[in-house]
Amino acid sequence: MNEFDKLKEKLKEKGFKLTTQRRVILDVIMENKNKHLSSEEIYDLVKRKYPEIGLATVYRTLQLFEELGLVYKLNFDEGRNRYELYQEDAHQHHHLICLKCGNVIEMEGDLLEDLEKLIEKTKNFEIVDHNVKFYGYCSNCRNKV
Amino acid sequence: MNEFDKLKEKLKEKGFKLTTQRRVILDVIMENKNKHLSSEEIYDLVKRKYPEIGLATVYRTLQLFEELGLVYKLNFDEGRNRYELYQEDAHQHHHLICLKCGNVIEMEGDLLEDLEKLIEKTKNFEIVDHNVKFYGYCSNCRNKV
DNA sequence: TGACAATTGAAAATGAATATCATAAACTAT
DNA sequence: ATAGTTTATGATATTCATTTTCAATTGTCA
Ligand SMILES: [Zn+2]
Ligand SMILES: [Zn+2]
Ligand SMILES: [Zn+2]
Ligand SMILES: [Zn+2]
Repeated sequence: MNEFDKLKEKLKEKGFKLTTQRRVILDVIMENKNKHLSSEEIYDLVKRKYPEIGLATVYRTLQLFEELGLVYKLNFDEGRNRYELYQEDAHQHHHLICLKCGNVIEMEGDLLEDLEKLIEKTKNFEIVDHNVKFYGYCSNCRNKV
Repeated sequence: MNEFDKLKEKLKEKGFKLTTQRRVILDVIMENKNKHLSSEEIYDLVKRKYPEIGLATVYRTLQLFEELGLVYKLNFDEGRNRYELYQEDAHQHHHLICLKCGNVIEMEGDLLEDLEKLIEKTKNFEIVDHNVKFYGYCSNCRNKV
């Protein structure tokens, strides 16, 4: 099943409608799988394909997509949200944020199983998700003086 | 060395001044070591001791304290920042956020050494800090129907 | 003490995100 | 396809945390 069928199905399931705007927004997010686009950036890209769209619609749709589990909301401490496509296979990755150039690098793999098990046990806390960011200096910036 | 000496020293080091406002703000943060206060909450508490203080001063000071490494900025996805005292010994803790009641529980211990080593090696990324949040259901909420 | 730079408080400004509301578009059952 | 119902949209106004501005104040140090 492709992303659009997933969208259609999830919308129907909850009584939401499949609109052109929602289709185009998903389209843009899918075309930028490896990026971490902000709401404004998505708005700008969507406007190229659908110039009549309003900014509020983009915000509303991203929020809806997050609730539907289609996208993942990211926060890199910039005072704005970013989004990436939720991919079952590739979702388990962490973000490495360079303090010098600001680049965001992905570290694939989850590697938190042991820690999560320990937390569930010692805190009796049922973990359903996590958010992990590492701050430091990327290979590029390390090599410069 | 206590926190105030640390403040004094770090300020002097960078040519900043030791003001009453800064002293009172640090005071409030120290009196709430285990809490995760927002800027507004800190403002309200500070006003009790120093009613003339302005909100902007609190914001400016918290930003300064973060730069000086005296406090740690936290983000629990509420659209506002929170702060906690930076404690050398106790800083290595993660936050468990309950999706039902919103409570934030601390999980002491770092337990990311292996993962960080792996990242430094495979990505040639020098890690200086990290930010880890776990979302789920706290023991209280698990036991309710 | 006096000079000078840093700091402050009040108010205005910013900017991301949300709410409002009249119009438009999608779905449903005929 | 059509009418009827409901959700969605776009433009705009609004909210709210945070930042900026700027004149007046305060801390530091010789
Ligand atoms: Zn870099
Ligand atoms: Zn990513
Ligand atoms: Zn709870
Ligand atoms: Zn904490």
